[in-house]
Amino acid sequence: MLKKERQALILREINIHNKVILTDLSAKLEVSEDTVRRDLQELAEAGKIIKVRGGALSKSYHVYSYKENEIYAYQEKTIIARKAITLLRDGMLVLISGGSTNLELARILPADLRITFLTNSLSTAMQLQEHPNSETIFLGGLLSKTTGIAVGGEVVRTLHDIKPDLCLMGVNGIDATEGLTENDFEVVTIKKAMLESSKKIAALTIAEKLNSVQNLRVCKLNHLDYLITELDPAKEELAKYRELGIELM
Amino acid sequence: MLKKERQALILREINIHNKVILTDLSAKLEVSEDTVRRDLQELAEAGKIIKVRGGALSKSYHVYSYKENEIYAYQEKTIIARKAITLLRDGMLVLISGGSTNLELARILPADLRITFLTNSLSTAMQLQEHPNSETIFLGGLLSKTTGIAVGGEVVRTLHDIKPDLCLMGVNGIDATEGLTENDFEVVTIKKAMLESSKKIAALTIAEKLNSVQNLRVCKLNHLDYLITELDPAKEELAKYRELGIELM
DNA sequence: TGACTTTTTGCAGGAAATTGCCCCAAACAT
DNA sequence: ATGTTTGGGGCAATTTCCTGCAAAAAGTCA
Repeated sequence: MLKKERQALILREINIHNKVILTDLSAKLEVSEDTVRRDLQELAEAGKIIKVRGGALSKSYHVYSYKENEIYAYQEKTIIARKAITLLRDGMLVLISGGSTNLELARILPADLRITFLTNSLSTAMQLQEHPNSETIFLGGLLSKTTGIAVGGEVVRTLHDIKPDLCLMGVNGIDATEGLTENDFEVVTIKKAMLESSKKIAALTIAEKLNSVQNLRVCKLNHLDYLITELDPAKEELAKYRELGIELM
Repeated sequence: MLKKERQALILREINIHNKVILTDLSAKLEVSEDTVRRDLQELAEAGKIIKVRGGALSKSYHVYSYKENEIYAYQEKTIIARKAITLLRDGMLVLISGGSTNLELARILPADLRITFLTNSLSTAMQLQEHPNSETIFLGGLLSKTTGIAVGGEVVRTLHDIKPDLCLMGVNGIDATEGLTENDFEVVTIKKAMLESSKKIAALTIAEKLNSVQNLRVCKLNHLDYLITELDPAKEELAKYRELGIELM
């Protein structure tokens, strides 16, 4: 048994059961407890699991390839996701774009919420599938290799016939005067269509992206209803966004 | 034994088992461990495998949680997938349904093929995204929680406007007199639409499912062009399928 | 063909990684 | 408080890796 292989098995075990017992693993994998202990240590150092006395815990529940240690600013995004969830009500039709913040939201979604989600992101859809009480509709189309989201006219066309209650939109660049900006033309097209069809728009972004500008504009900020960051809404640096009439969270 | 030949064998081994042990290979190929080590090194430098201490792992090993030992009849499905791949040609438009056999096909797809895939299966789409030279179009719709595929009228409608060169269809039940059968009504609807739109149909199934019948019929077998199993096409138990004019592979 | 170059292979010896074991301290349970 | 379980550091045996080297094999060119 190769070391990497063993560690992969441990990770899988943790992702399925949310926890592992050191002695169980030792028996199952037929290696000494010391070896398992060292494996758990390494995995914990890599941020993939949480080491506890006698075993280890999953950092999260999800089943798919989403590796939280690879997600930049994981902590902040969890805070944002939690705030965004307060906007959700049973029975809503919610449009949700791609991006790691929305993926995190899908992951920590309370089990009792009954939402119908619309998404064009493969990984978000995959994560939403894990939710017991929500339905997911995938907006199909040509999949962009770099982003894993469906793009193109078919997505836009479908959005024309739908009126979601809320759109949870990930953000690339956001600036008080330049508005929401992106660097991929296809993504801009999709986001514009999302904006037009949705009754309410919430922009989700880590504070680091505030006052940053990309090449292509999605919209001016007056289209936004909510701006959700990990910061306290009363913070000074958010003042100019409040002045634009956006509700801060 | 030529060097290239040896490396090809190693690659094949890795693609089948997802891992190789250096010492095993040395014994199997009857060359020194150093030679195998150098081979693995070269393959790793070429980005084809991942070298680890004591052996090597398949690249797709830690791409999302594709668990080969959780797939029933994994070996057989790999054989079927390999046969099905021989039907593919650059530039084709190929409709591919869900199921573990098709997932396996997506996983071992040769890197140089340039195919445009159409699929309504989340996991198949996810795996196809890993392929460097193929495009994937996702047929959007309501996602079925149990199967992870998009179902409903929207998928059927989209299929109406598309004429794929080939449909690779996973099979639930197949029987010479009863035809293709399924146990989920939504899936039947989708599969019927797939059959109608495609120029050629290939049914992929492990031999174990031959002569089994489910509650709902998809079609009679005269709609099929190819039947792909892990068995030698000359085998006796396939005779009655050949008599129906299906090309066996 | 024959001399020469390049590639491939196997081997030796030392370095590095992995593993299991031991002992003792820390954490936990009763 | 006392006994039990778990964790950590050190150590040794084993395995794997790396480097350099030389012989064998394959390729090259006159």
